[in-house]
Amino acid sequence: MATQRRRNGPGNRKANPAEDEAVYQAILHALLEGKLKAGTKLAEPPLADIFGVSRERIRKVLHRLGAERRLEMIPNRGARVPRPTLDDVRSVYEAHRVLEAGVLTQLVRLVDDALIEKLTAHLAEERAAATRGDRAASVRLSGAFHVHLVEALGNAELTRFLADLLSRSSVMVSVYEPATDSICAVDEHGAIVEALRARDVARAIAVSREHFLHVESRLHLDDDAVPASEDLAAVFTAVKAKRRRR
Amino acid sequence: MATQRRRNGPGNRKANPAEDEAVYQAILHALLEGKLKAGTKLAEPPLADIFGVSRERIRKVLHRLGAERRLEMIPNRGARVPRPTLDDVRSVYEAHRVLEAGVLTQLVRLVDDALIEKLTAHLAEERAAATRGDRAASVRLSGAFHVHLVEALGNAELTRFLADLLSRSSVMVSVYEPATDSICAVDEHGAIVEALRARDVARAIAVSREHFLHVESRLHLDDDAVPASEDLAAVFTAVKAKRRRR
DNA sequence: GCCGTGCCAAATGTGCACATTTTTATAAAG
DNA sequence: CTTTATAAAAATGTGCACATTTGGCACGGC
Repeated sequence: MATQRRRNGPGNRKANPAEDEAVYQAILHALLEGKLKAGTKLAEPPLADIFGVSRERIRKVLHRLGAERRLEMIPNRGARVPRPTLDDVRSVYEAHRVLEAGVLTQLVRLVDDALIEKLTAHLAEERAAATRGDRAASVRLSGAFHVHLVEALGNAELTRFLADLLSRSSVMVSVYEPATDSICAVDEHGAIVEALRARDVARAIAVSREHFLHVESRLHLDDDAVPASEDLAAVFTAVKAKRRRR
Repeated sequence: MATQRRRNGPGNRKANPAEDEAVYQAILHALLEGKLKAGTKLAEPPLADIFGVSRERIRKVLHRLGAERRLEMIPNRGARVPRPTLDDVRSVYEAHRVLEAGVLTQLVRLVDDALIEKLTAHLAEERAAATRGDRAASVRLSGAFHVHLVEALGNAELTRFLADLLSRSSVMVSVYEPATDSICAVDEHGAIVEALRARDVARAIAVSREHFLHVESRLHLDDDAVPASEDLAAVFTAVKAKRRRR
């Protein structure tokens, strides 16, 4: 049977912003979940076929993702999943490290029992995931810890910047495998909370810094691999199915 | 005489990425220079007429600026220059303050004579501009100081984030007038350099923090004003002329 | 006098038909 | 067999013709 899906018949000019959003979210999630490997070419015609929408719609979404620097757009040559260099990855981790130093500096000024309690609860979750060996949850919760820290400041700009950094590093997981076992990270996170409770800025920053350097040191290049996803249809049907299941 | 410029005749299908970039830069510069006031509607047909390009080209640029959050895009209602709330402005300044705390923390680790010398030279420039009463130069150099600080780290992600924050706050100048006289800022900048030279993290951060709180406290709402630029053609011909003059 | 209703002009959104460019396949030459 | 040149095929870029939606304005009723 043909892999072709329902396609909009000619003359379908109805405005449908939800459809844009659906395609955007689908591709974005595929990127964030690492389904789309670095270097993969995202051509317009096959994507239009897969999602059953016009090529212009795909085109618009691709360019939007390009403007957000989530895809690499090359004139006349289309969109590709970016293949970050090792320096790029270090740059993202370093940025996160520097940002968190600032966050912690500000956070010790307004830390209260409620925040400590919330963070402690999160640590329990992390430990639970680690002890039951749920690696996917561990990675997710490990990132969420830092999100909680910055969200405690209640600053939309900072929160967005961190989300941006995390989304970028998640793409990099497919190329540079970071910290396969993040069990140790739980203790380091705990040490940060402990320093916060004691209002000890210097220690909080020092622990955080060590934490990131620890993660960075585990980065390694598995160069030859770079598989560059082949079957786009399979990738996106999986993503769409997962999203529909919720 | 008609205000209409040369318009692309029918059948002009030549690929011209430079034209996209020219329109993008023109609108971006108009935004950054504060020529486009908050709340101004940017409709596609008049812009196409002004720049002498097709409406699709304008459309693409507008959506790109929207994806970068420099313009506010409302479905079916076009693009507007965003009208930030006072909280938005505070959020940007606070983000800058938190970021700089992190930058300074990292910077004391790798500060050397060359850096101190460079910053000192910059301070001299700032003072010169202040003493000769060049307000435009003072504002520009005042922002440049913080750019120099973050650039000293050599991290592309952090540099980009700061540039983003500064570009956003420059738009806000048209609504919330910050620090009409930034002369005092020079001394505060000098104090930061002094703390850096002494490798005193705590003092550097404290001075930086006071500096930002100082600027923030001067923000005030001149609500009724909001003129919302009327004559788009005049705005952009001025921008284009200035850019051509260089 | 003021608010709701229905038209009309203007602006935005979208598919489509090409032009242009890139990539791939094929063939010929060294 | 490798390399280069050429042509065909595929993919991207762009203007255009509409459809749809929004905003303004006059008209009429309360």
